[in-house]
Amino acid sequence: MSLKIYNTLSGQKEDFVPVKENNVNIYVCGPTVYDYSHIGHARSVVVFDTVVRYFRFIGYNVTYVRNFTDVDDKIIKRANESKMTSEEVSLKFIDEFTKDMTALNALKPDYEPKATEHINEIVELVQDLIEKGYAYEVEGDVYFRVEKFKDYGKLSGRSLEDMKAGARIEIDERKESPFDFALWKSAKPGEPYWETPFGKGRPGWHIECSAMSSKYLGQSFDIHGGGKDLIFPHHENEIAQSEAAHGTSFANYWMHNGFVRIDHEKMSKSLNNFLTIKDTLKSWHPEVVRFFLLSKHYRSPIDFTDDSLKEAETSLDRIYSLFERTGEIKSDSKNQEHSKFWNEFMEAMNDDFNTAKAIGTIFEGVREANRIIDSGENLEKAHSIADEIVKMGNCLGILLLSADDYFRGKPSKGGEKISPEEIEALIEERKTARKNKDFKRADEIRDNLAQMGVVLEDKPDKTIWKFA
RNA sequence: GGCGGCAUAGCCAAGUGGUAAGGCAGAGGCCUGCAAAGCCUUUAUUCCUCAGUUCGAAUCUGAGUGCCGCCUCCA
Repeated sequence: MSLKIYNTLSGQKEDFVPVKENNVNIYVCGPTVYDYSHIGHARSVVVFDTVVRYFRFIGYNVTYVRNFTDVDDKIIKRANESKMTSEEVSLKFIDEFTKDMTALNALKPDYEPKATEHINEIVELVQDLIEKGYAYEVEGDVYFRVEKFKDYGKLSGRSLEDMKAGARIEIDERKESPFDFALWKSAKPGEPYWETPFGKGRPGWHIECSAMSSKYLGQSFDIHGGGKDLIFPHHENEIAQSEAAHGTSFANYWMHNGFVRIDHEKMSKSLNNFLTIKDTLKSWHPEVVRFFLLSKHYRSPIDFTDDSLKEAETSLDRIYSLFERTGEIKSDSKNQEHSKFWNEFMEAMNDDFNTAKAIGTIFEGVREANRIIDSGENLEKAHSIADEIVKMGNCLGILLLSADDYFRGKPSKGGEKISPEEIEALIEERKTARKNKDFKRADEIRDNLAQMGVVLEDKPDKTIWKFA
């Protein structure tokens, strides 16, 4: 069963063949750290986290790199506004980003390089490009000579001719072509800078990824990922820089995730229609957010609405409710035969990480397990399906908790706070009332708890509670 | 202006040539003191429209309509 990946470079699904057998080297563009991260950033991270988890799950040795762009116009602007240094701004938001991603169960990449810690590598790469005639200096700036790189446009499917026809790009007289882009920018007063052979300055945006990916993964590696908005110009430029300098093909597979939308529009800082991860997690359990993000194929846009989050929550509740029924979940494999659900799940994931379909098969498993439990026969089978569902969930970075921890860890939607001890006491009181057929009091207790967002479920032998 | 993507039930969403997964919501039933949870049954003769190719199309081709994105920073 081969793994297929949709490659932006070819515009089709291709069988995945690694550079080195059993190994995957993957580089994903991380954030520019000048503000809190929003759900759009979360999608990219969760999608590629799931890709990495899956590769590891099926036995690949993965080296996963995700950078931090920590020197940039926006960071400088932010620093000036808040009377902090650029470094303070970037460190603060790297910290916030890390907290958000940890909350979302995103694995830490093997390397998280920062641009500012790779200035030497960047300068060397720029010099190399100058020597090879692919770059030129103008008054302390260094530009990439786009016309000289014949494959320019191969990723985004555009040609320089097309671009000239349509674009109204601001003409910079100093550049040979309007599409030449900055590899190095000279420092203006008050901006952070490094001393280099081309003067005081800082790296352009694209060059860091070329320099850092080759340092950690080699000049040719397997997968390069990021949001669709990075295809042009960022990834196009990375290809140009890297392939011009190294003379080898850069990344073999390019994967791009679709946007998160609000009111049918791309969520973005500039449209000011974004929701931070931090705020979202105040209302929704992290696994719910993750489930939501994985409920649609990663290349399609996904609309963020309260209703769809609510739906994700209801769906996830359904899965965890099964675990409540099967009791303590043991996820140690006992080397059993895999169920048909398992095989369908793997097929879905092998087909360009079709998490939406994969989740569908999880639910088929949930129904089957519930059916078996209701029939009262072969509970062992129900248990083993539940165990498999846990493993499938773990591939997706969800179902990592016990049912109790999940249900009781959900952000409370009821206004009042009530302690587990108080809830237990009320359940005791209700139990007595029910025994005495005092259903009025029993229902009153249940209704009161419901008001506070606590749901009771009477089981044959006990009553369990959870947050709605 | 250039380039690209999407359109499947009330809603969300798989399916890319062989006769419509899954979830939510709705209806009926079982279970329950009543609920909740769960299970069963049920909910698209049909996949934006119109042509075409084919024994056969939601799936391929062409035209049209609508929505979105990239071309400036963006996950």
